[in-house]
Amino acid sequence: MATLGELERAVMDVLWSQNAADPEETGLTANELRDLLAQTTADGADGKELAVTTVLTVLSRLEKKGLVQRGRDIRPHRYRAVTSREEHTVELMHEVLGSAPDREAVLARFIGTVSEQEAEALRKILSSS
Amino acid sequence: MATLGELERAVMDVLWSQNAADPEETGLTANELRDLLAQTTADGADGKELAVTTVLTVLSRLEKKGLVQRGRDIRPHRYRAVTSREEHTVELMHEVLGSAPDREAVLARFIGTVSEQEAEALRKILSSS
DNA sequence: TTAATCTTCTACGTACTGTAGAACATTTGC
DNA sequence: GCAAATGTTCTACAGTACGTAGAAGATTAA
Repeated sequence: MATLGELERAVMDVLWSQNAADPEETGLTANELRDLLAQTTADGADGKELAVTTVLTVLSRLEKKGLVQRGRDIRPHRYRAVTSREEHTVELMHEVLGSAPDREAVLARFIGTVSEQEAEALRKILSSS
Repeated sequence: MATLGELERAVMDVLWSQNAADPEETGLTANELRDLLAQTTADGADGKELAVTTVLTVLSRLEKKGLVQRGRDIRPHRYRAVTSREEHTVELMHEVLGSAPDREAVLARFIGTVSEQEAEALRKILSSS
């Protein structure tokens, strides 16, 4: 499975948030990303700045994995997520689901474990399709 | 995420099948497992036998991950899966789902991507709960 | 009590991830 | 047009996970 490392995930989270905030956005530069990452440090308070090269390496790897697209024509390059976080999550869920022989059995159990509120939302969606 | 390697996954698949076939089963020994693995080699035809120690190492790791339980009192030890494949898959799906901030948005999209047959099954399940 | 069987310890190669310096390329200010 | 600033690519290394299994230690059976 295309599982992400901690930093890779953090980078994707920033890019996804950016995309959600402004879908027309061209993307972020490595430097902008580094600064945003410093503010968003997961584990609490501090904002340790990574080296830009670190961010760039991670971005390259994410690009290779098909999760990030980079604008090569302009300089500095701008990076953005290829899909939305939701799309990506759905893909992963399908990947997981597909790894079981009996998909329907899994789905049945899965439904049994979501909150009533979510179940209600699902009913609504399903009845309108 | 608790992602499994190829061999680890193959071992779990054997254990899960075993459990599904006979839930009362005490489990398999490392040797039995090795033989079953040889028959079930994923990539096609051949059945290369692994060293038993290899299987044991993998089993230990799976035990540490909480996926496998071993009977230590009897000898040879017998190993079995802690949860069913379906349960495990559901857990993974939740893990994936939980990684997104807007769960409902993901669920909505997810529903949009399952087959009509599965959607129908879901409707049925949801209406009876 | 030795031989057979089983388990644990230790180890190594490969791959992935976090991390970043060094070297190379491009843009910009003068 | 060129030097300084800024940006990108290459290379590298440490840590961890996994596949793989030998060597050594423990237990059972003959």
